[in-house]
This record gives sequence, C-alpha cells and structure tokens, in this order.
Amino acid sequence: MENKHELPKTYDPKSFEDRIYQNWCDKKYFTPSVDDGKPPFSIVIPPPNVTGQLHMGHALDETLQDILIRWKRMEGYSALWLPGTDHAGIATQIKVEEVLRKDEGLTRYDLGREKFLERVWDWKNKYGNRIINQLKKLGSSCDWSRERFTMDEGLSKAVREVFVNLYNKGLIYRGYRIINWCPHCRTALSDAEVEYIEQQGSFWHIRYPLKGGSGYVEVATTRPETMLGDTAVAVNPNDERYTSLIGKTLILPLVGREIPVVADEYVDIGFGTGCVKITPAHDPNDFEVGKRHDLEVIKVISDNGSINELGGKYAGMDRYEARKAIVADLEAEGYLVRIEPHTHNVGTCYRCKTTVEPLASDQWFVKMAPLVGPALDAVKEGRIKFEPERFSKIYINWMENLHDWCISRQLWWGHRIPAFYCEDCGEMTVAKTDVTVCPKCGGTHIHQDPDVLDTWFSSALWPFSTMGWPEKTPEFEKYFPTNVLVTGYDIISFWVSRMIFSSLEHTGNIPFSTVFIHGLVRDAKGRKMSKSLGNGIDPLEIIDKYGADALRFALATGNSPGNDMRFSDEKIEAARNFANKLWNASRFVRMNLTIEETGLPEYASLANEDKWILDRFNRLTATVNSSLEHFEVGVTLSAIYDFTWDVFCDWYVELTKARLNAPGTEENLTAQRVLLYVLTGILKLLHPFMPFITEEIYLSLPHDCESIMISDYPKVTEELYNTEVADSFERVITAIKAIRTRRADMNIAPSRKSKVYIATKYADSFGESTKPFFVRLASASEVEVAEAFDENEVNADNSVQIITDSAVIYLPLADIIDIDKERKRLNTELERLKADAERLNKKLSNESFVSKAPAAVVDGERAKLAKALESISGVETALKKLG
RNA sequence: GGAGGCAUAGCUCAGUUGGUUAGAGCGCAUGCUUGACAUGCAUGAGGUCAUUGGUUCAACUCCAAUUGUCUCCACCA
Repeated sequence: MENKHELPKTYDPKSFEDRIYQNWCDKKYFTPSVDDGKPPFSIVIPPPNVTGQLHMGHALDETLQDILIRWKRMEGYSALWLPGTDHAGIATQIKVEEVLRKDEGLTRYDLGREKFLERVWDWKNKYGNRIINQLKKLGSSCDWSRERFTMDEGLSKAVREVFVNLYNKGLIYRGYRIINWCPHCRTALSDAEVEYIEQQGSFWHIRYPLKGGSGYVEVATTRPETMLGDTAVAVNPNDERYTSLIGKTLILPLVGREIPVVADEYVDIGFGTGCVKITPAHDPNDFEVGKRHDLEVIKVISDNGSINELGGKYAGMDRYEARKAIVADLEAEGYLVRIEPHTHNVGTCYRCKTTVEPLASDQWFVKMAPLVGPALDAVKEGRIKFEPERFSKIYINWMENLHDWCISRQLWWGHRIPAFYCEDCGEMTVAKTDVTVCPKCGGTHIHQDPDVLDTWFSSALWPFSTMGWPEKTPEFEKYFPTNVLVTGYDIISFWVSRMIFSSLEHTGNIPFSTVFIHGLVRDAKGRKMSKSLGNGIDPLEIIDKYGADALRFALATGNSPGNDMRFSDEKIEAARNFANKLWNASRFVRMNLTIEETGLPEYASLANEDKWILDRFNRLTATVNSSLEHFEVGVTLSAIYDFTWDVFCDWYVELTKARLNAPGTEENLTAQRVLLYVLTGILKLLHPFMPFITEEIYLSLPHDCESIMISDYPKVTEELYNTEVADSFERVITAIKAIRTRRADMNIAPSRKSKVYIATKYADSFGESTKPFFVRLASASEVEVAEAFDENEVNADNSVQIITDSAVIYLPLADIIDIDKERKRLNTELERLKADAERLNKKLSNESFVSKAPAAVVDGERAKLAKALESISGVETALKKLG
C-alpha cells in the first residue's frame, strides 16, 4: 500500500490536476500495447488545426471521447485514443502570410515557394503544439507516443498512394470546368467549402438590341459585370413569346460583340423576363448551356477578382467597381430598363467570407459516382451507425446529391499533387515517387504540378493513414477499423462522408462502426460562439477558475446526443459545487477511517441500511453500464450525480454517523468498510467523467490499485441485490421524511424535540437499530414502536398524527396541536387517498387492461392499490382516535 | 425549392424501447452555525408536457396535420 496523502480542507483543483496528469504520462497509462492480449477499442481524434486554439467545441468533443476511452480502458480493453493535428492548408497559409506581412512587410511571392514553406514549417514547429498542450489540460488520455500530423512522412506517403491509385483507376481526372474561386485566398474551393449567405442585392434589367436595329430582348441579371463575357442569350424553345427570335443575332451593349439567341430547356419561362444572358466562363449552368450550343468561353474576371484584359475599358477594375461603371454606362446609353431589389444567397469562402467567383478553370477532380454506392450501403446496411440515428438521413441525403470533388488548391502549403509534366514532349506522369526522367521521351526537363491537394483529401484518410497504412503495421492490424468517431454534426459532409468512401475504397473496410454526433456549444443566450461576436468562452480560463473536472462535468451533463447546448455560469458553478460536495464527503469518510482493507465484510453482518445502499449502488452500476453502452453520457452522469448527492451524501453518510461515533465496535468497522466500498465505487463510476478529482481522492483512501484509471470499472454484483431489505429500509426513510414535512408545515423549531410513536404492522422494519436515525434526522427525543396503537401510551387528542403507507406516527405535542385543523387535514388526506384508490380500482376492474397490459404493470397497480388501502385505514384509525 | 431538429416549471434543460402522482440545476419562499461541505442542510410553491385529431387497455412518449422557432442542403440567371 502506498502512502495515503491528506485531503486539504478546500477543493482546489489547481493543486493537483497537473501533477496527476504528469504522473499518468510518466506511467505510460495512455499507451496501449498491441500485444497486450486485450480486445481492442480505438478512437482517432478529429485532428484540430495546427493554427487552432482550444475552444468549447473542442472541449466538448475531447471530453466525450475521453469519457468513452477511459470507460473502455477500465473495462479491460486495449484502449487506443490516437491524437494528432491537421495542417489546415488555407488557414495556416493565411496565418503565416499575415505574420510575414506584419513583421517583415513581405508577401509569399517575395520569398518564393521554398523559402515560404520553410517559414510555415518553422511556424508549425513553434506553435503547432499549442493546441496539443491545451488538450492535455483537459485530461485527455490520448496516446501521445502515437501522435500524428497530416503532413508527416507516413501520412504523406498514404496521400500519394491514394492519389495514384485513384488516378490509375480513372477516378481522378483533370478538367476544365466551372469551379468556386476565392479571389482573396486565390484558390479553387470545393462545393462543401462554399457557404451561402443571404444578401440584399439588385436585379438589373438590361436591353440587348437585335442586330439591324429592329427591337431588343430584355435580360435580367444579378451580376451585370459578367456581361463582358456573354456569348449568347438563351430562351426556352417552348416560350411562344420568343420563338421568332431563336437564331437571330444580338449586339452586346458596351462591348459590341455579336451574340446569338439560342433555345435551351434550362431557361425557366416563368422566371424573370424569360431571356437569360449566357456567360459560360462565369456560371456553372451557363457553362453547360455553352457546351450544348458550342459557345465560346470568354473569361473576363481574373484570379484576384478584377476584370482582365478582355474587359475593354473596364480592364483592371475590381469586379464591384466594374459593376458600378457598367451599370452607369448602360444607363447613360439607354440600355438599362430598371433595377429591382432582390434578395439572394451569395456563395462565400468558408475561411475568409469573401464572395466566391465562379469561373472556368483547369483543376483536378475526384469522380464521385463510383465511390458513392458502397459508402451509402455501409450506412444503409447498418455496418456504420450514426448516433443519434437521424444523422444518417443527413448523410444519405448529402451523398446522394454529390458532384465531383474539386481537390486541387492553388496554395503552397499542403500535399503537392504528384503529377509531373515533361517540358520536352508535354507528357504528364502521375507517380508515387518523384519523376525526373520522362518515361515517354526520356527528357529531363520535368516540372511538378504547382497545386496542392484540398486539406480534406488527407483528412479523409485519417483513420487508416494514422495507423501506418498502406503498411500492414501491428497498429493497423489491431486497431483498425476504429470503434467510434466522435464529432459535431457540422462536419459530416466535409469529413465523415469522405472518410467513409475513402476507407471503403482503399482498405476495403469501414473506418469506424459508430459515428457519435454531438451538437454545438452555444453561449448563455443561445448564440453561436464566434470571434466576431466576441462571445466565445475560453475553456482554459474556465479550467483555471473551476478546474478541468468541473468543465468536463458541465459539458457532459444535461447534454443529449446531437443537440446543441448552452454554456453558462450557472452550469459551471453547479459542476464545481458537485466536485466540492464529493470532495467534502470524501474528506468526512477519510477522517473516520481506521481500516486498511478495501473489501466488504460478511454480507450477513451488515446492517439493513448497508444492504440498502449496496442494493442501490448495484442498481446504479447497472444503469451506468447500460446507458454508456448507448452513448447516453448525460443520462449516465446525472444518475451518478443523483446517487452521490441524494442517496450517498444526504442519506447514507448521515445514517452511518451514529456508528462512526462509536469507535472500537464491530458496527463501527462495518460502517467504515461499507462507506469505503461505496465511495470507491462512486469514484470509479465517475472517473471517466471527472478523472482528476476521482484519482486524487482514490489515492488518499485505502485503495486496491496504483491508479484509479487502470482499476476495474464497477460491474453488477448479483449477490448485492436485495429488494426485500431495501424496501423494508425505505419505510424508515419514508417515515423520517414524513415527520420532517409535518414539522416544517407546523413550523416546529428543530430545537423542539418530540417523542415519536410508530404504530405499524412492519415492526421489523423499525428495529432498535433504526431509532437513532429518528433522533438524529427527525428531531425525536425517543422512539417507540408498536405492532398496534397503544391507547395508554398516547393521548391522541394531544398528538400530531402522520400517516404513511406503512405506518401511523404520533408526535405528542399537546401545546401546538389544533384539533380542528388536524381533523380537517386528515379528512382532506382521506379524500385524496380514496380518490386514488377509486381510480386504481377502476383501472384494475377494466377487463382489457388486466388482460392486455403486461403482468408486471398490472401487479404494480395492484401494489399501489394495496398501499393506498393501508394508508386509508391508517387515516381512519387516526381520525377515530381523534374522536 | 428539398431535408431535418426543437416546442416540458420563472430561466436552462433531462426524460433510455408507450405503463406510478412528469424530473434536475439555477432562481424563488420558509426554517436551520445538525463538529465533511453556506460551493451546505431541511421543507415547500411552481407544469393542461405548443394546438388539433388519430392509434392503443394505456400517449409527454408513436402517427398525421397546424402554429412558432432553429439548422442543413440546393440555388432561377
């Protein structure tokens, strides 16, 4: 047995959390061994961005994962929680560019690609561990020895392997298509990276005159500047208003270009004017129309969002500046018909919120159609389960409506696309290793594609790339597929779905069997926490003030899967108060301990209240284990909370005080052992949720293991169930509560003690050993129990009468009692009970209820009726005695 | 336009396959220095479980519609 330390008088989490975490690390408890012979349980962390700072969303995510992993570890699994970080292409590149501009007044182009990347790596090495250290403050039991980074050597190898395989299968291709372009980040974006924000805009109606001066057509647009790239106007072939115009030629205003009127089903007859200007280079639908009619693609907006050299007099203007100028010119020349206000959704970059510009560009794409089927089947067939289940619908809906995935980014920070071009013969080679000699012409003037891959391309491989894939490492063999993925619903489309189809395609296996989805953490007013609102709550400040355990408790409690939650001062204070309560109860138990052993004494030697608490604890254990199995973290925690506070502290600890005050007796030792057993059990059940305080207390008590985190999680012990004794003891509790209630009703000061006479047919329940409980907890001066009421002992006229379903209790308090009031009260009570009994009678005489309801339910109702009848007879007796 | 969530006490929220008198925290009221804890103890007030219908012996729970509210996806120029 190690030395047991003292527990200081005040609960001060700062005094032990870091020390305990360091000890766990030193002992390597977080690092499971592949050959430990235990069944595997694994989770990979959703890798936070290296640029990131811990926020409440992370705190919730990590807390839930840690709860699961600690629970499974204590249950005897080889529990691996694999941590790491994501290189976060756009975010990190922007971050370092900012620093560069601020500190040195330079742009990345000033440095050049290689030098710039050196700076990014410097930055990563310097600040990339910040978020990892923050995770440690939370108590996360990640296996830091297996920490990975999306751009480390192994993962980069996996990325290349996947790219080349997909390319060779024809699932990756290069194409000239309309993509979403962010003029600020100067890169292409995937559909998922575009956020639509509703904006107040205008609808400009413009006349396009017919060649030859005989009339015009009227088109409407929200982006007038794109007219510089118009190469046709389209009408619906079934639109009778315009059939005569099809095939005619128009003169594009301001530009003077001749463009045709084409017929295309894409045009909605009922919307706008029914005539649509077609700009194939800057609109995805127009691009398709253009392909069908063989129209020229004229790109007029450049990478930085300005009008390019094809824009005539508008060349060089920013797109919004050009819009103003064009509208003004149209008006001056009489082409502008009118301007309508118009609300529409504008696509913006999810990183910088700049309005994206759709433009035609050469990019790399993943062909989605062949990957979707298996990824849908895995969920539909239940091999991958979403928890809560409803999120599988969101997943399915998204997967069924996928376009090809644009994976190339015009950035420098990321995995460079492994495509090599021969400058001599133009051959392109895609290969796992760098190409230096052209396989076609033998030329050596080779350059690699300058683009990098979408960050999510490497994230999609995370569950297996982190395990060493494509090598068959021992980790991969043992821990893949992983068991649970814990993440927020906001990331299902970005990440979860891509992991699923990638894993199925490349490993032939699912990446995880359960996706445990949680909601967002909002502020006390229900608003999303954001930098711009400045309403974010810093988890590290909370930890500093209240402790990591309190933060974890606040995040885990009252939170149901998939739902958003609010974080408030009240919540964190309630959590801290609970920790304080546990701390003090433990201190009380500890100061009364003289024993060293940890087990229970002979069951037969236990008092009824001991058997009662053990029965209740056993039930708690059953609840906890089954609800954790269903990811009901919040329900589990509140069950432990209620038991700890209401059952253990408020009742059982109080009930043991009489025995604790009698040192040296056998009863005293028994009480100590049961107290220690139940308290230790609570600590173990609670440990996954509140790892620090439970460890600190556990080690201060006689303990059976060198750390609570590697001890065994409590399991149900069949022998500890004892409904009969537990029910019998509940009668005592019921009686004490009833006495307290009556005394409070009558405003009897606690200092005013009273004799307590208990008339009951359950005299066994109210044995000699229960009398001190009435003295201590119900202000009794002395207690007398009788099988039946003894008229000689009690003058009912002078007694307060209390009726429970198992006893009639008399408090002789002659000077306080008001006979009329008593009679009235008893009559009201009698009426209520009779109404109850009648209702139950009616229910039980209902033939279909008795025959169709389960026997247990019917029996339950019968028991209720029996209790009601007993109470009725108790009240009637009392009334009779009252005269 | 498509899909989904939510609606329970003054506030914030639980309520695990339908089965007592619907719960918690905070707040409120009353009384307590009960030698672990005032970050506490005891007691209490407070709810037609959004509305209407349906299924069932039985509905806060399942189904449909309605109202309010939030979110995601698509995007008609």
